[in-house]
Amino acid sequence: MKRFHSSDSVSAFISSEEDRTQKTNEGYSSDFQAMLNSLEEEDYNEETSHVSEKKRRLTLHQVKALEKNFEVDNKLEPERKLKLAEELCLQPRQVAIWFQNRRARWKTKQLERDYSTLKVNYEDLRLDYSNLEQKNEALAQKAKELKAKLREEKVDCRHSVRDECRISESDNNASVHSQNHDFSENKNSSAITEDHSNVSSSNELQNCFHLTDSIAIMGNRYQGYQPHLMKLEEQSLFGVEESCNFFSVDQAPTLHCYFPGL
DNA sequence: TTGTGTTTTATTGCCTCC
DNA sequence: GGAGGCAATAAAACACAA
Repeated sequence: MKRFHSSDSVSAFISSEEDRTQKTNEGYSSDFQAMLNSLEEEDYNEETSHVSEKKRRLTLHQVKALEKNFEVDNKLEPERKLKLAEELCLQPRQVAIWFQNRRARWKTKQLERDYSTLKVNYEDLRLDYSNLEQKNEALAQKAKELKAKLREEKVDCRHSVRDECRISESDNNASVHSQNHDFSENKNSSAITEDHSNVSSSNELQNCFHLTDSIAIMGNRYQGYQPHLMKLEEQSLFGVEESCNFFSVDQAPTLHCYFPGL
């Protein structure tokens, strides 16, 4: 038996059959007769039972009223359901089903909205993280350079001390008082030089640590890093090697050197 | 006009609550 | 145990490109 899915196709079929019978003066085709039978059957069923009632779209007015009620509250109490059904000339069950389907649609949309929000947040965080990684790499490079510079300066200082000692030994004829005086002066000057180089390098390191501390504060949301655990005063405990490792990109920063129990 | 994808209305089965 | 909610699904209605 042929099925008719919409009223449009039914009416189109009826008019074509009417045309055909008028032109040919013949009786209805078997298809058309089947359709009439099925429509009669449907009418009979509608009268006898509401279950097989044909699916009908709600009018614009009905939908608007239902939407308005849904905005007020998306759950439907029995009294409101009966009232709405009466107002809109619908079965209470239809109103309940409409609310149920509307809640499902709302939930789907909400999930889509949540997904979009999360996606945007994720992209922002990824960008932040990438920037921090770049800064971290730059700082690690700077720390390495400072470490190399510090080593060079230490080696220079040792050489200059040895040279001064040789000069003092070759000057044996000079008076003991004078020898002692010169030696102490040389010693002091080399010590001052070494101290000075240390001060300048440690100042740079200090600035470096200060910068990285700020970045660590920004970055702690990624790694749960607690900047308050690391005071600036304590940074002098770092060896140069340790400071380089601390900012290494490949190696995650740890606080084991301070808190072995961690 | 027709095929196809989307939306809307309705059903079914399961679960929870009172 | 009945009422109501929800997820999954069916099926009708609709939109639209070819």
